[in-house]
Amino acid sequence: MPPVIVWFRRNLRLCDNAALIAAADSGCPIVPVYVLDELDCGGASRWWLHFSLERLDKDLKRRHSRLILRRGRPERVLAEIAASTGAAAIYYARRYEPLARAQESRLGELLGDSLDIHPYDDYLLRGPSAPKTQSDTPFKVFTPYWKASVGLGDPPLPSPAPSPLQTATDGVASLALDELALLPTSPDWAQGLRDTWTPGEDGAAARLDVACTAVKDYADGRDRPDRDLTSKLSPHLHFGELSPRQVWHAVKAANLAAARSRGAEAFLRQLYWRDFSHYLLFHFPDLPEKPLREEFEHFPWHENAAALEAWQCGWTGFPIVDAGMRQLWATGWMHNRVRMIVASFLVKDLMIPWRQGADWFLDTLVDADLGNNSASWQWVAGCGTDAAPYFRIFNPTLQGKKFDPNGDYIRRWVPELAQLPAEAIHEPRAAERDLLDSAGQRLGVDYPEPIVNHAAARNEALAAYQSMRDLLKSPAASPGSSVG
DNA sequence: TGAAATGTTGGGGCG
DNA sequence: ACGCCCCAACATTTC
Repeated sequence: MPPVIVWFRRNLRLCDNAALIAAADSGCPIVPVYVLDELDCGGASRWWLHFSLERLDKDLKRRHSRLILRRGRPERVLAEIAASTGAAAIYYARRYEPLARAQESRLGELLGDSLDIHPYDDYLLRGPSAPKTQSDTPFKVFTPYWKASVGLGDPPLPSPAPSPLQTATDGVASLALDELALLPTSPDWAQGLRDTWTPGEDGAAARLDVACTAVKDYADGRDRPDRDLTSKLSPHLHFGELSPRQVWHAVKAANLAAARSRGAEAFLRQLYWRDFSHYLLFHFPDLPEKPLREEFEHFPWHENAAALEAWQCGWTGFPIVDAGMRQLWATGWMHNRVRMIVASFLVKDLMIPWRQGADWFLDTLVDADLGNNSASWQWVAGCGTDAAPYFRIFNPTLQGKKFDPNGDYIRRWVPELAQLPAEAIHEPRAAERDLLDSAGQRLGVDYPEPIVNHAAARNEALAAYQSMRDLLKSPAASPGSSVG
């Protein structure tokens, strides 16, 4: 019986894996393959990918198989493996990034005549096609999208890993994991990542258990970076070490077992934000590059390399911003509330183009994800279809006081401010000099002065927004609006 | 899934 | 007792 190829992509798991299960159900022996391509994979993501692949390979070895690792253009690599193994079919899970979709269509062109190709929508609660509005157009606003999605009922229950797993990997060439060169070497900046995360299907399952116990406090606590109530499932979901269906049903079950709370609903709504982001990316492939609101093509952004670097390094003089950016650098992750604060600061206080922030996030986040990242940055920048209005400008000091009231999150990530009391820590410059002295703190030396005056920056951003709108109204500038 | 400016109200001090 | 003012607290509007 000829083997079939299971092309692993963003579904690095054995449980509830539609492509793997269908391949096993075919009755043919399986060749499990991962092909490293260079699609939108930043440094932190590559670190994660290394260990996720290692884990998947171990799990396959426990089932007397292994993961075939290759590198190159997937359609060519898969064609070569199909030829050398005599495979009759390829099973894989779709991705929704433009370049990944192009990859899939090239695969179809190259092999569609000689092999059976079985793609699965397995990355989201729903496929990216449904739901649609009554006029059969994609939703552009989250809430009606969410209501229509919830109206479709619960997603399917997860399925267990195929057992036994019949595979055929003898004699199939594979690279060693180290040959993929996914880990940082000089310097090795990954210590904080190693301390924080356990990539792989087992780690994902453990994290899901923890998240379920925290769900009851999620509605009220998820905005508090000083607490640990968010699930931290994002990188596991990104690499498909568990499916959103597994998360959905585990959270629902936990909510039934405990006293019912608003927490589960708030949590599951967030899971649908993930679906919505990929749905938007699928229907609007320009999402990573272009503002969905065209008028923002004319926004007067400021190029400012020094300010961008201060932001990246966590050296802006706004404690909550610096804490977030340092948490990101150290651990490859940042609390969601703080992501909104630092993003608002970059886009509105510094008026730096949102794509420069998006690029930094893609390189430094372990959960870097083109759909989520693009949709979220456009949301913050005010140029998405369902975005926060541009004039909704966060005051980083007030946000800090509101969501990190005791300053514990700041103390954790900005140690030079750790001695300051809660009243002073969000605004070190306003602290009395003797308070700073007794904390061993020299403003402008140990910790920077604020790189902008927030009140002035806010007014400048509002004026820039107004100028963009005026430009659109004036006849001289309007020809662009009639283009395509 | 804001913040600041502006408007309104009502209690209390005071002449 | 009464009106006036102050201002905190809350509500509304605007950016």
